[in-house]
Amino acid sequence: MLPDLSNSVDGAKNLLGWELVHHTPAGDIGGIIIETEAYRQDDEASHTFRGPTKRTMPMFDEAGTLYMYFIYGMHWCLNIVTGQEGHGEAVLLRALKPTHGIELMQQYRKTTDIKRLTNGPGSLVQALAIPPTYSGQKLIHTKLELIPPAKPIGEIESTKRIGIKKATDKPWRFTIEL
DNA sequence: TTCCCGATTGTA
DNA sequence: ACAATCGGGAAC
Repeated sequence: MLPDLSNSVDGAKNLLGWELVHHTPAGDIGGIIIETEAYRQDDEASHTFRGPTKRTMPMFDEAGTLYMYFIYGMHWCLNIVTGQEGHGEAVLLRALKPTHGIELMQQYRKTTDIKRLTNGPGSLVQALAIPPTYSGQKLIHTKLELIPPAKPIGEIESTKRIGIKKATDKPWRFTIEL
């Protein structure tokens, strides 16, 4: 089961409250999605703004595909592709609230501080041990699983996106309190 | 082929 | 507040 991923802005909101779980040989690791950002093709801040490249090809694939990219020479970030095939758009997962496999996260993140396990896009990828080889694959074909919210989520806050220099006026960062 | 910089994080 | 660190993309 997947949330509505018909476009990136709605998808970014709809993904909040869903639980992302990675089923690994060492155990299940996961958490509830509490922060996302939307990127569209007609958006200067998006990797797809100037058309497809070898790296960004997965973003043009169908909704439910995964897109991972390497940033600042050391971090991997995970996106869930949205929209029709041929449209380059996706949702960046920025933070989770840990629910499963906290001991494994502490090991992979090399910290016991719960607040710092999955508090950024690079951190959550490291905590869940999500391999870059997932990029380009369909989420349902990987060991990742999305579980619908158990109870209704609270109010969604909409703010400016983090760490970008272009299209900074777009309020496409979405967060919830749990 | 070269150069520049980024959808960040950890440490001081 | 700031250094660490390197692949991709655009330009030459």
